[in-house]
Amino acid sequence: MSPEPRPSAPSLEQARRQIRGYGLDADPQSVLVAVRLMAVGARLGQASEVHFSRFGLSTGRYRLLADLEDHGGGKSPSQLAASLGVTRATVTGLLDGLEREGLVVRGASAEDGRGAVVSLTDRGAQRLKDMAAEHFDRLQGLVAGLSVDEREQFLSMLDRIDEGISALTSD
Amino acid sequence: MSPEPRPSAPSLEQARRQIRGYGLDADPQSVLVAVRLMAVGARLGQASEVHFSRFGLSTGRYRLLADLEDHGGGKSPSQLAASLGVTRATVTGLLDGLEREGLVVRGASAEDGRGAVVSLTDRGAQRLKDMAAEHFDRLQGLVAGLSVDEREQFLSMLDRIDEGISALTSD
DNA sequence: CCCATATAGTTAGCCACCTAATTACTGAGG
DNA sequence: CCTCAGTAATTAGGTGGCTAACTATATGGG
Repeated sequence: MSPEPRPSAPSLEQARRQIRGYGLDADPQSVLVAVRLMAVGARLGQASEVHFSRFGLSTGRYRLLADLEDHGGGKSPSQLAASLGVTRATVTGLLDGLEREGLVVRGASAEDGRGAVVSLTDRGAQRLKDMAAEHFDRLQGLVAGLSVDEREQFLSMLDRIDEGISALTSD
Repeated sequence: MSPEPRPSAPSLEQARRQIRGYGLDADPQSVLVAVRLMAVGARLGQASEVHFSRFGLSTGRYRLLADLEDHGGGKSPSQLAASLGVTRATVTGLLDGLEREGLVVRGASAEDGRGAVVSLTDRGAQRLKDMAAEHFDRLQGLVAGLSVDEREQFLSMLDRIDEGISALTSD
């Protein structure tokens, strides 16, 4: 069963009501933007899983494969964790799945007895190639509602919001 | 162990290289916007979990509590699933946790022998009240890098991207 | 040379999301 | 009536995140 269609977007009125209800003086517009962003982000994440599942992948597995290909050679699980922004434990899990599917191989490191080297298999490279056209096409569709200028602005705002994320996690 | 600091943001150059590598003619800027949005969305989701965990909640559990309070009375799990945009199975899991913590109670429905009615307990309402000031403050911090006008624009663009999400899931 | 500490990778266990299957009840047609 | 399709909620099992703890190897100081 799929998630229910689309939850009605939160309104400015709702935000105002909540803030007033607690006797606070927060800016309803700011709160609304934050809440909508989180909602859209969550929906996008789920849509992304649907998208990648067409190719027998998940978002995490795709990102790992793409990172490997972009890097152009073998990479250690630690390096992968760093460039994907996830923990090493998560990389272990992703690799387990990818190796089971034969998209990736784990080898021992030559220099470090503790280390491993992960490489794309031919099958893995082929998989990326097979999905490329449709993948990029759909990505373009995602932002097709924005003009070229708007996309430029959007990128800039996104960067500033990225910095603002620390407001949620600081202390 | 935390996820590694911050993966370097994908660049326009990277997008161009990938597209060229597959011999496609996609617009690198569009692809970049889509990829960055997904990356920021994912980071925001993780930050949100950190934020809510301060109050002994998760994003999902908070949204459920807030929805109940906003609704002003009891609500069935099905209604909750619809307004949160998740499956009923997910609601069952969230309720299990919330009920264990005493923030919510499940009662039998008067009209429908199959149905349940979920209500906020005093403890649940108090929890929301306790966290309100800090919560809204941090939400404001998230979008503090944007001017009032930019926030207005951002909301509009976000809506259009929300519509574009179907490009990922259609068919 | 050896031990202490640090690092690489994995494992185990938690949470939220999903799908699919199960159980219990409703309500409409024969 | 009574059966049978539909709906409410839960359960079971999978995945990807996380943290914490464990194993194995590296490395630097006495």
